[in-house]
Order: sequence, then structure tokens, then C-alpha cells
Amino acid sequence: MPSLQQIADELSVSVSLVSKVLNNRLGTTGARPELAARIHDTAQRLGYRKNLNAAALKAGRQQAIAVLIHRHGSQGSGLVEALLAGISHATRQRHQRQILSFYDGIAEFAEIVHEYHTGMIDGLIVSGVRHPNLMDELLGLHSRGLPIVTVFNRPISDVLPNVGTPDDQIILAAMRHLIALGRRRILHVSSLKDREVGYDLGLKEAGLERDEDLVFYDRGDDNTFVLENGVRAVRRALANNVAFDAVCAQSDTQALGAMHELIRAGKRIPEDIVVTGVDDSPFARLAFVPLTSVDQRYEDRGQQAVELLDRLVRQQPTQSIDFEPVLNVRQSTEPANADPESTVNDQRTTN
Amino acid sequence: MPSLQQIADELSVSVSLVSKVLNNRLGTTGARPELAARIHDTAQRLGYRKNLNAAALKAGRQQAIAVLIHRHGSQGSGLVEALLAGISHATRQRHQRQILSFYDGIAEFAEIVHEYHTGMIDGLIVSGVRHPNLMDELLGLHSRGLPIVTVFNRPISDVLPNVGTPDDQIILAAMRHLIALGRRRILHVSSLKDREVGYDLGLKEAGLERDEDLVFYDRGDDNTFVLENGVRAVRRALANNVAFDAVCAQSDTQALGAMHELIRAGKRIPEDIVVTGVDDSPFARLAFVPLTSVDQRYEDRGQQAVELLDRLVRQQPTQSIDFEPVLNVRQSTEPANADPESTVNDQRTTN
DNA sequence: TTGTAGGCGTTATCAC
DNA sequence: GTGATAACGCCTACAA
Repeated sequence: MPSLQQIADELSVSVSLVSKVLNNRLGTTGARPELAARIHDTAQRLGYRKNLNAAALKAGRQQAIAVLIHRHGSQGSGLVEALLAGISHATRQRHQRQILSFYDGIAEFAEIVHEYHTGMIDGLIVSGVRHPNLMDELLGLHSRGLPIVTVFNRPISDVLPNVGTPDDQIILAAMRHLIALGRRRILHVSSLKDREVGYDLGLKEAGLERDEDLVFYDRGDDNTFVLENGVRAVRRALANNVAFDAVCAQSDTQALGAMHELIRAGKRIPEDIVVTGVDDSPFARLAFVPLTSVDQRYEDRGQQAVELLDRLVRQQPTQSIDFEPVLNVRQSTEPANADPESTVNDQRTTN
Repeated sequence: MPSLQQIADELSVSVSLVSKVLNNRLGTTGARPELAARIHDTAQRLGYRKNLNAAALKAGRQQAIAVLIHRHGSQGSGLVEALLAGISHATRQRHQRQILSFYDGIAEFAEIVHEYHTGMIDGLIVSGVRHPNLMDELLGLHSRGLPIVTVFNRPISDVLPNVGTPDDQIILAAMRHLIALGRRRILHVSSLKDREVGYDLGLKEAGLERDEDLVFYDRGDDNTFVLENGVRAVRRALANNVAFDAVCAQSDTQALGAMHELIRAGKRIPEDIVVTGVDDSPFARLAFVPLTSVDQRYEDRGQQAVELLDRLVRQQPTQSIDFEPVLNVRQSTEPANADPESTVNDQRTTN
């Protein structure tokens, strides 16, 4: 662990000069090119790495951000992993470190943040399930001067910059695809009214009337998307002899449930009924019939969140940003493939 | 961001006293109880938090560890998320920060580590896919004094402590379950010879002979477990009229492929054929028939890895540790449930 | 029982 | 062009 001091000793120059040269902070004048080169060489040879703690201490920063994620309800969706991939990529470029924590409830959230608040981090990225009481907690922290960026689908407050994908756009992307496929009787599995807006938009664009028989709303346990909702939606529609030629679910788990029930009822996917989900989960391509799904761009959003937080820490102006959801088409909305083995093929473009 | 200095000023005492009191480092003697109490109170009132950078600088540590993970081939398994949950839990207790990075190849790995090596981290936790050239890289870093702990199924070197779950034990756990269910003709979907050992052990315990017709070995693309292997294994067995009453796969994805092919062939799960997987992926419970699977304890192992690394950094003696895999039984090896909706129920005990 | 002094590695300011 | 000095916040001998 060589320090500036060692490089300086080696060359019999001063530490401050070495610092200036290595950081390109030479002011108006500059150093003798030959000397500068020798300094760079020695640094290289000794394998010098800046001590981030010392630099941060001097700068009054922490060069670290906390990432707080509520995992509940997203298991298997790969969202957390995608978000972290984006965040880690961006923090690496910025020579920042993370403090990663998963929290289960608002109490644990408060506890963690209190522990970190100052002295350890420069700011906070919050994502995962949007807990009802979370906003008060975050606003409290915000008013005490802690930079915060959220990664929810939409901003939870005007004062907290958010990196989102609009819920209505998510479902609208799926609806446009279904409409383009010629489907008109689209069963909507809904647990979130914000997303239902996208369903209505899609119908409207196609000049279709909303049929309440085709909308199955159930907010699920704990406000999360569950497989059972898909099962129930399909079961009810079939039991009531409601005709439908497509299922537009608000999550991949719901879509899976719907597909399972359709298969049990002897329906063929996609010949009889086509199905779309949301999240572009890793298991979407592993399903019995690989599932068409809308990508919420979590990896991109993670990167963007780090950037926003950085601006916030530097007191630069910031504002919420939205990413456009991307539809990935798979077999559940395509003509059946001759060889089931090749169903794993994938038309994914982002991530 | 109050400092020790501010507390000291407030009470007109010295910084060092405040430091000693707050850290319980009073040496042999001790401070006046009344004063100590007042110091604690003021710290509390001012919301004092230790500046981790300053403390780490003084201690010659970084209070940060790098976590390097190769994601390839594990998408959807939830392993990365579980590992990170364990690591983040343990690092929080230790007031450590992480530098999280996902790498794609050995070149990127080397680049990342070189960037971090000194000045930013105290040590390294490596997990994910075990890349062939990784060992040389790690041994090089080790010889240069960087503390490293690996989280692979088995140690890759004597000098690098590892937190593992033995591959043979993983499959053995599944085999014992299948044997206990009375199954004797067990089709093994294999991509990893180390795990095949567990298959043989299981047969041996039951006094069974290995039948080569029942073992389908295919290392898959890029040494990873893929769905197609399960498809092909079942297809071949059925085509050759090989009788079997169970499928023991080496991963959940393989097991999914096998189940899909069995269903397409009109077999009933679990009545005709029972199926087991490995990873206890989130999607195991979301499958058409919820899948019995072996948990590799990644969350526990992540925690343990942080602990080992801590010991390594402190130059305390360390050695590799193994965790015992845990089988989670679901419908794919149980009598069918009357109500398909309740198939999501789960007998999971850990994680 | 409390205080003083020095240093961890870096950088900014100012002097030479 | 280059160097001396001070400071970031914390900790720990050592002194009083």
C-alpha cells in the first residue's frame, strides 16, 4: 500500500507535487514534463492506488451510498439483481462504495438509515416495494439534508427525484402488442389501479369499449402480485363463459398463474389465447410456454439513479426521469414453434 | 455532521476524552461517571455518528470489501440475491461497506480487481460461475497479500478459504428423498460430474446398481445448467423406452425442462414421475407443478464469507467451511393436491 | 481522572 | 516550477 509520500521520497520531491501531478491539478503553471513523467512512472511501478478514505476525509465526503431495497414480493423477478447491476456499474465508474441493505418493514428501514445517516454515506437510493409509511420517513430524512433518489415506477414526492417507468406505459406497451395481433377480447389481471390506466388507454387507442367482465381486480396479499390472481381471473372468466382471446397480466407471476389455469382447462397458448406479463423475469423464458413480457429497465434505472444522486450530493439541479418500458416477445404471443426445444429463443433487446 | 470536537467544545472537555468514553476505551482507570453520562447525552442529542472514513484511515483499514460475482448462468435462480442478502446483513453488523461488481469474463475480473486492489478495500469475496482461469488470477492476488474468500461449492485452492455446499451432498439429499418415496428407477440429468457422485452415493446407499441408460450427461453450453438438458434427457429416455419413475436434475432449470417434456408426453407429475431440482429458485414454486428442490444455502454462506474475510483481514486463522444443503419438498414429489390454487404452498425451512 | 501531541494519506493554499 | 504547511476526524501513547 504505497502512499504519495513513498513516491515523493523515491524521487526526492515533495508530496504535494506528486499529488498535483497525479491528479492533474497543476494550476496555471505546470510541472516539468520530464519530472511529471517520472512521477507517473514511479506511481505505476510501485502500484500506487489512492487511499479513498483519506481522499474522502479530506473532501468531506464519504464516497459511499446506501442502497435500500425492499425485496418482498419480487422474488424471482430478477428486478433486484438488475437494479444492483446498474448501480454497481455506475458506482464503479465514480469510485464509490455501496452499503447494500434489504429491509422488511418500515421499522427496519428507519433503523438502518439512522445507523448510516451521517458519517458513512453521502446519500441514499431507495427501491423495491413502495411501503405506505415509507414516504414520511423519506421526507423526514430529506428535510434533514440527506440526498435521496428513489427508484419506483413513479415519484412518491415532488422533492425526491425518482427514476421510473410509468405504470400506464408498461401495460400500454403490452396492449398495443395484443391489439396489433388482432386480439379484441383482452382479459386484464389487475392488482394495481395505476397500471389499469394503461389497459384503458390501450382499449381507447383501438376504439374498444371496456367490458367489466374482462377486468379482474384483486390487490393481492400485502399489495403484491401473486400467481393466484392469474389463476382466479382465468377461472372466473371460464366459469362465467366470458369470451376472451388474450390475457394481459400486470406481472409475470400473474401471467404464469393464468397460463397454468388455461393449460389445465385445455386451452392452447398462443393458438387459442395469447398471454403477456410484466417484469421480463428470468423465469419468463423458462415457462412451459415462454412468456412475452414488458421489461421495466431496472438495470438502466439503477445506473441513472446513481447519476442523479451524484448530482444531488454536488447540489446540482436534478429532476425525476422516466424510462420507456420495452416489450420482449416470446412464444406466448407468437405462432407455435415446431420444435419445443427452441422455444428458449429470445427477442430481448435491452437489459 | 457533528464531530468529536463539537461534543468536546460543548462540554469543555478534550476530544480524546470524548473519544475514549464513546468507544469504551478507558484503559485501566475510567472517567467520572457523571461526566461520561453527559458525554453520552450530548453525543445523542447532537446526533453524533462516527466518521467511518476518519476511523478507517486511522486504523489503516478501508472498512470495505469487494464482492465480485459472475452472474452468467444463474439468472432467475435467486442465488445472487440470496448471497447478497447474507453479505449485506453481515457487513452491516461490522460497519463495513461493499463494492459490488458483476463481471463477465476473466479480463473484466482482473481489471476490476486491479482498480480496487489497495486503497479501497480490505479484501475480496468471489462467487458465481467458477471460471477456469479465475484460479490463477486469485492465487496471484493472494500471493500479493490480498485477503480473499471464495463462495463456490468446493474450495478452488488450499490457500483460499471457501464457504461451500458439497456437490455430492446436494444430489445425495435429493436422492435420499426419492429413495424414501420408493422410487428405484431414477433418471439423472447431469452437467457436472461432481454432482453425479451424489447420484452414485444415493444408489449405493439404497443397494442399487447404476444403469447407464438412466444417466444423461451433457455439460451444456458454457458449462452451465440449461433447460434443454432436461428436455433432451427425458426425450431420449422416452424414445428408448427406458423405464423410470423419477427425475433427479442437477438444477432447477434442468428440472423445469424435464417436467415440460414429461407433461408434453402426457405423464403426470408426481403420480407417474416425481421430479427434483437444485437451487431452490424462486421460480421452483411458480412452476406448473411446484418443484421440490435443494437449497444451497447462499444466504447463510454469504454471511459466513464476510465473517471469514474479517478473520483473514485480522490475520486470524481461518479455514474453509461447508454448509449442509437443505431439501424443500413441494408438489413435484408429493401426492397431488385437490385444489391447484393451493399448490403454491411451501414447506421451505430456510432462507 | 483528564489533557496534549502526533499521525493516518490526501489536498488546497500560499510562499518561495 | 516546486515545496512547506495546515486541515479533514479519529485514535492512542504519554504526560499531567
